[in-house]
Parts: sequence; structure tokens; C-alpha cells
Amino acid sequence: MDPRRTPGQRAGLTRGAVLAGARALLAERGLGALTMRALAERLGVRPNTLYSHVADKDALLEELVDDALAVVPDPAGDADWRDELHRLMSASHRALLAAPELVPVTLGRGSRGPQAQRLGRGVTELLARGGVTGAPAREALRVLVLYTIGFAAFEVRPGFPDADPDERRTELGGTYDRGLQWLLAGIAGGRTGSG
Amino acid sequence: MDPRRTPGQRAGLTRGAVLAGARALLAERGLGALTMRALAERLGVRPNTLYSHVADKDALLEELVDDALAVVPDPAGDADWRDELHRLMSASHRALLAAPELVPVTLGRGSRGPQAQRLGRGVTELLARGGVTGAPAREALRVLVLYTIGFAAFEVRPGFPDADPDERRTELGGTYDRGLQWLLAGIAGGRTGSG
DNA sequence: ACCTGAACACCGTTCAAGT
DNA sequence: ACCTGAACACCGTTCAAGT
Repeated sequence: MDPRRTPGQRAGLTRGAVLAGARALLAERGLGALTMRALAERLGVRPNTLYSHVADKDALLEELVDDALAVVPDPAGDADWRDELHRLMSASHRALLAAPELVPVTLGRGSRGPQAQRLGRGVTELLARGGVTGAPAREALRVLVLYTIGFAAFEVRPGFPDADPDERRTELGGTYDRGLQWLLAGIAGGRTGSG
Repeated sequence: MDPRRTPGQRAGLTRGAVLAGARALLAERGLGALTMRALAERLGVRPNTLYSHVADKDALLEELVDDALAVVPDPAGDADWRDELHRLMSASHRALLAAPELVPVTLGRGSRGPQAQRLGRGVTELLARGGVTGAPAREALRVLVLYTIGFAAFEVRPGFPDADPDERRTELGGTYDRGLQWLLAGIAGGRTGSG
């Protein structure tokens, strides 16, 4: 609220502290509560101070989204490409659910950050290992990624009136994997021209 | 800007006019420009006047999203269930792309409106015609819907760095259908227990 | 019932000034 | 380089008052 600081005095704020504060605010009070002003107050600083560490709110969100994918591993070199693809996408799915408030943001922008690019390279590498390259590979990558993000978005904010809420929670976990299997089967089958 | 109206005088505004104005504003200037105040100005009315016709901004967006699905047909009674399912989801996909600015909103809430429910019933009916009922049907519905919305979101705001922009536009149209075919094949195959 | 006037409690961001 | 003070140009929404 009141920084008790006169112009020229430092607060010792770092870019990392700003991001950490944003993550905490997001987890505790949700996306709607993540405002530059609220974040500043939490950090004991004036709102405009944040602009010394972050370009703007958009850049902050973009980085938060990308960071969420940091826990997704790189593909293992020895495993079956299809199993590994499943593992990678499933890990991405879980990573998104770990920061549910960010999922809508993810969709809104598409995440071109370094982590998203790393994930893209991993998927592309596995597809190539399975003989899927070029345009079909880009097709497959796109389908897998948007399926994963899209599904996470629906899990976060369930909207389609299809089941009673009791069943929903138990069903939901397996449903993602099921659809992912269908897609992987289609991708693998497409190699021999069955599309 | 200046309504030239004193308290008590009517502007002749209707709920329909408010929605139409919102749609126009959305199409012309984008989601960011769709504010209650801008909408009011466009309608020649004070901002708070809108609250005589709409509960709040959230309700307005919700209705806009749902209305966008009105062009999706009901399933035809005589066609093959899988073809018809493809037709229905493809029409939904196109309907969303016709109002690209609304797609992020769609994801954010999940659309429980009458049109979304009608679509849900149509899909469920077709699945039943193919012998898919109960929990697997709900699974399939969920996968199809989120795939469709998720894909639309990615088309609207391309983010994944995978191809040069020239190819992208030509590839994009077919990619949705391709993934949809994979999913439908998986759903149909799942009937006989190949999951 | 529909509309205005005025206000409340916010936003993100910029600019000048201090050290 | 990092921070404050002050301000700009906005938001969505509510409440009382007019006809």
C-alpha cells in the first residue's frame, strides 16, 4: 500500500520476483485478480515500478504461460516414438492443468516462447522418427498441440452439459488419453496413406 | 456521444439492437474494442442504458457466442452417422471461424446456451445411431467439441512456429478435417473395443 | 420500462523527477 | 537503473431521478 520510500530509493525488486509474485497472485486469487496494480501492491511497490522489469502486462502473461511448459521433458532417445509422443503430450496436458488459470491465456496467444518451441521440436523429432515429416508432420503437430490445449481449457472450465458432475471428475482424466490415442493412431496410420 | 435526450425520453433501443450493435462492433474493431461504453456510444445512448437490456457484459458475450452456432444444422435423418457427424462438426468449425473474435470467449466459458445444447443433442443422437452411448458417448462428444473449438482458436491466432506463412493458409483448411477424420475413426473403432 | 446524470471503484500505461 | 508522484485515458457497474 504505502512503500515508505522516496523517489530514488530502491525496493530491491527483480524481474524474477515480479514473475514469482504474478504466479502467486494467479494461484491464490485467479486471473481476474492479476492486475498490474494488485501485483505492485503485493510486491510493496508503486504500479508503474513494474514497467522497469517487464515490458507490459501482455509480455508478463506470455512469459508465465511459456514457463508453465518448462516441466515437460525432452523426448527419450530409446523409446517407441508413439509411446514417447503420448508421454510428451500427456505431460504438456498435466503442466497446463497445474496452472489452470493460464489455460485461457494460452489459447488466446498461442505461446511462441522458448518452452513452446522446445516442445514443438520434441514432437517434430518424434514424428520424424516414426516416418512422419514435411507437411503431414506440421499437420500432426498442430492437431496434437491444439487438442491438448483445447482439452485443458475444457477441463478448467467445464461447460458442455453432458453428464452429472459426479461422474465427470472420474471420467475426465481418461478422456484426454483416449482422444490422444485416437489421434496418434490416425497419425501413425496416415503414414501408409489411409487418410 | 451526445444523446440530446433528457431523463425520461426513450431512445427506442431494444435487446436485439444491443446485440446487433455488439456484433457489428466486434466485426469492425475486434474484441478489445467491444466495451460497454463504446457500444453505448455506437447506439447513441449512455453507457448505463445498456443495463436496461442486458444483465451485464458477461451475459452479452455469452449470448453472442451461442448465437454464432445458430447456423449449424440439425442432423439429417437418412445419412450415414459418421458422415453426418463430420458435417455437423465441420459446420460448427466454420461457424466459429465466421466470428473469429468470439473464439477465445467461447473457450473461456464453454457455452451452455441453447444453441450449444442443441448441437450437443445432435452429436449425441448421431453417436447413438452409430451404437455409441453412455459414458463413451459423453467422452466422444467432449473430444469432438473441444477439438473443434480448440482448432478454431489456433486458426484465429496462429502461434506455433512450424511453417512458413505461405504454406500455412493452404494447409490449414484441410488440417481440421484430417484430425476430425482421425477422431471419428477412433470413435467408430472404439465401439468394438479396440481402445 | 427505459433513459440520463453522477458517481464509485477500478484499470494499464506514460512522463517527469529524484538518487 | 530503479523507483515515486502525478496524471491520462480509459473500464464495468450502481444508484437516484426523471417521464
